[in-house]
Amino acid sequence: MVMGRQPCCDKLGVKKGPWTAEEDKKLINFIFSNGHCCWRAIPKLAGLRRCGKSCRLRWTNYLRPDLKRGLLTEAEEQLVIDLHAHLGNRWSKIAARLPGRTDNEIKNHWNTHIKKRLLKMGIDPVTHEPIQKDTKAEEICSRDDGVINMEDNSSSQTENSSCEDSRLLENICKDDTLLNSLWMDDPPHIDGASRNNETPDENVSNIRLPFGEDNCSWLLDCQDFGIQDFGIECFNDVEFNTLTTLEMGEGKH
DNA sequence: AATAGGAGCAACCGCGGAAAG
DNA sequence: ACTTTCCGCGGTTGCTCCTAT
Repeated sequence: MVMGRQPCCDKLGVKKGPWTAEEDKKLINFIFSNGHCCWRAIPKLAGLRRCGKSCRLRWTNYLRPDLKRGLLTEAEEQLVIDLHAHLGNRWSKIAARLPGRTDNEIKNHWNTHIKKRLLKMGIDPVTHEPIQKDTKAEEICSRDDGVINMEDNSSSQTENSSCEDSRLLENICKDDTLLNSLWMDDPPHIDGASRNNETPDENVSNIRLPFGEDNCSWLLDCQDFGIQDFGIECFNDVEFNTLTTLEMGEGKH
């Protein structure tokens, strides 16, 4: 008798690299029908030559119906910065405060955008303290003005769309109770609606997703979904759109 | 027009904690 | 109580696209 759980997925014949539209379709089909109770079993059952881990990653980071995608708004960026100041590199915790955003997405955005911007502003992205003059970072900042301009421009482009979010963020900051709860181990969820002081049930149904033009159209049908709960029954209404979109070859891979 | 370098992002890797047996 | 595996997380890699030369 073998101790512990059953053997892990065999690494032999497991495919790596970018996912194809066909693979996406298989995974979505399976999860629509069966949910994702056991990632290890999914590849075999769904007819995928992938590791269960890879399936989970693909689902959580790309295929989940509630994902926003697109650039983070200014308000979201500011929230990430504030959360990072208190939580550090705990991306999953940070992502939990931004509905529709994944830890991977936030991590990438931090490393490629926010970190640089903080450096330009003379703020240490690790400590969130002002950088002392004559430090290396300061020298780098003063030399590279081009990037500042680019980021300033991109900021102005999202100004209108994030205006409402900014007000919501202000409300969070004003609310000491809410803010304090953010830093606790298991605080109440902060999402788009709770910033409006709505009830949790309303939160779920009123989340507005500012989709960009490259977002999947089928995601629009998922705005009414609960963020945490992906019961199988939830997918019935969107399955058609999802598969249609995939068949149109929207998948990048 | 060609190409080198940089930026952005999807995906993989390895680790630690939790859970199953 | 212990071993083995799963799951989730954070760090890292590598591919693709864009831009400057």
